[in-house]
Amino acid sequence: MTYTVDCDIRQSLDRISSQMRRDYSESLRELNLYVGQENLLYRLWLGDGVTQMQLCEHLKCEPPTVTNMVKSLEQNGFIHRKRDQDDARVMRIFLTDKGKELENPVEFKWKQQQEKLLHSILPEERLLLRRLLKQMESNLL
Amino acid sequence: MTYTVDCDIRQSLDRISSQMRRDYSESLRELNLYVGQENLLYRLWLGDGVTQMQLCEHLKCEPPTVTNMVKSLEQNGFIHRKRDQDDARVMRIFLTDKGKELENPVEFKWKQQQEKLLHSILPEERLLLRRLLKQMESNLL
DNA sequence: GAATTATATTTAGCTCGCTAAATATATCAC
DNA sequence: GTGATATATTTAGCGAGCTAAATATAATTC
Repeated sequence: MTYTVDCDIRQSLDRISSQMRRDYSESLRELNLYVGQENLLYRLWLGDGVTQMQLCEHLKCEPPTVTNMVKSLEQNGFIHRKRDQDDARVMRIFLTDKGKELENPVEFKWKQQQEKLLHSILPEERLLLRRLLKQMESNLL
Repeated sequence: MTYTVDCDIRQSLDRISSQMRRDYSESLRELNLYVGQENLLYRLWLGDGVTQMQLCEHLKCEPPTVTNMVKSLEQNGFIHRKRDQDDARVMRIFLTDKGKELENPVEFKWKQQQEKLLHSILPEERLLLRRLLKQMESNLL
């Protein structure tokens, strides 16, 4: 039985993604963060006070996942939650000073990992790669 | 604060990979398989009787992960385990008839998902994409 | 305004990967 | 051959995502 060449693309993506997760996980532990939490914080660095539903939307994950991330980040003192005054169903999420301080170190680690990932890939290839990935993303919707 | 363009590439990869997992998971449930198990079976379709360490190597995962996958696949009757005659430490993994029968349906689902993922991406772009992904894979090692 | 429906979040429990430590067997040094 | 070391697998327990069901509040309908 022969598997098509294209099959490699799916498996390659899988391997890259899990290897990145492993690397990144180790690196973020130094900042007392778990993988994924930095993406939630990133949304808050753009502007905090957002609801959990907005975080779901941004992170493209399910509400229970956000609940758990928020709980963990709150326990570690990076964020705090406040019930909305007008609608008691929604929680609004705010950065603490400790959370704000993570912005630069996280950005540094991001750049570090990107550089590792894209090492020896030329700028024009990176552009093309971005386009193809965007295309694949929209194919999956 | 501005994040570099390249950052999109990492995040894009992440989103694609997790979206694929979600799609694929649903699709494999119809065959009574969990995501990841099909990769183990694929190795066995190439030739069974391999050890768990060889599966680790092939799947690029840790021994406990293989233990769990093997346990689950055995409980569902897709494989069976046999202790090696010469070295009592190693377990050799064999396909059952039920496991062999999955080869074609899984290949079908693979092709289906690849086609969805790569839809509207031209053959020459696919080739380039493969090359770039391989490059990124080796960058991470 | 009471009952239904809709929305935001949480809880419970699952898969699947991981690490650290345990176990069981082989191999090597002497 | 006994003790130390190496290898293959398993166990225990954690993180991070998921779904299904529960809860709590708002909005709508009559």
